[in-house]
Amino acid sequence: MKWDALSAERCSVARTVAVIGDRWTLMVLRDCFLGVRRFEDFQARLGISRTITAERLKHLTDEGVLKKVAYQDRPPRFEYRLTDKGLDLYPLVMAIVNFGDRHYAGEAGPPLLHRHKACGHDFEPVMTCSCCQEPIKAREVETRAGPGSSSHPHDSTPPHAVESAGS
Amino acid sequence: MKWDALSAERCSVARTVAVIGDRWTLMVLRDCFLGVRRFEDFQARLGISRTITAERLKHLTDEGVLKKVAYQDRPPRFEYRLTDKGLDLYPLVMAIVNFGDRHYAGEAGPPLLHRHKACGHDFEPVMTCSCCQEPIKAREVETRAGPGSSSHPHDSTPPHAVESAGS
DNA sequence: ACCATGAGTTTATTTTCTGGACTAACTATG
DNA sequence: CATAGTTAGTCCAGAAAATAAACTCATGGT
Repeated sequence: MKWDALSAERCSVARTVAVIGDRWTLMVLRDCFLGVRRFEDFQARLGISRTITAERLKHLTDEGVLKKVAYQDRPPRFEYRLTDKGLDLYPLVMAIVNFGDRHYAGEAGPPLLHRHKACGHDFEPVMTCSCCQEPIKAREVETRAGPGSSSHPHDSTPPHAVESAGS
Repeated sequence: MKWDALSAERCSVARTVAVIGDRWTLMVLRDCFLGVRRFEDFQARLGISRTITAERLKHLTDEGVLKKVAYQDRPPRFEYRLTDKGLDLYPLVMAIVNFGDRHYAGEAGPPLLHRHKACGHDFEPVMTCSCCQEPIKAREVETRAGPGSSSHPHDSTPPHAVESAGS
């Protein structure tokens, strides 16, 4: 299967992964949320070849996650900024950060702390239910086919349930 | 830069991305949370070559995200199950699903619905503050160096703030 | 004139992925 | 007993994609 075959699937994971499912794209997004905006800065911080930096920025721009904004005219120079769609990736990026903090932080603790301005405290992101506001655990969720499910009669029927790991 | 150079970085994103930052790994995880457990099932659902299916499952197992559990002895057969560490990826997977549902669902709506057993309703995941329980927006967060920050005096200083997209 | 900066392209090499065949250890069927 | 089927892989050669390093282009400074 190819890259773009993914975006043709009905699955929301597949479609999202077709956009952000790549090491460098995810690293670029991390930097975006840290305030990095210019090509040379991404380039320097990522430590990868310019080709890839350029390609990933272009891809994210084409997908409407980033937009180019001119910050000078002569010579024309642009910076990359998150669009509203891009800002919607914040929970995803924070979920990645949080997993890393939990499982890969050294004894010293996490490399970055996040302060919630509204309440003034450092926090961890907690995924909660939009309906009852309680934290959600994987086994408390039942998944079933939704309205956008059918159309082609092949693949992607959810096999049965989640119930995983009896450790 | 190479795959494994990433896991050597101090950044939590980099370390997590070194484990899950790959299209197929993410698709494998999606299936895990949908209850898929056997090699042949992953293989059939993903539609990729067996080599890669095998390699990704092995990688996730090595990383402690999945574990092999025997479900019969003669011949010995195993299934792949999420470990506790693997279950910690649920918010990440749901964040991906949610982004896809928001931005790539057709007019019909999302392909899958998720019901929170505790409250009995379909929900969307909402990222909230572990401290004040309020939903978190990217611009309401201030990031600064944490305890696990220093050690090598190069890269990864958070540039300044988040404040992105003035749309 | 010469060097520096910012934002990329071009080219050649390296790595990864595919598709198919093959192995292995059994079980079921005729 | 011979043959076919199931499950979980491995091996290999060619095709496709990712990557590093060098180069381009426009302009500004001295």
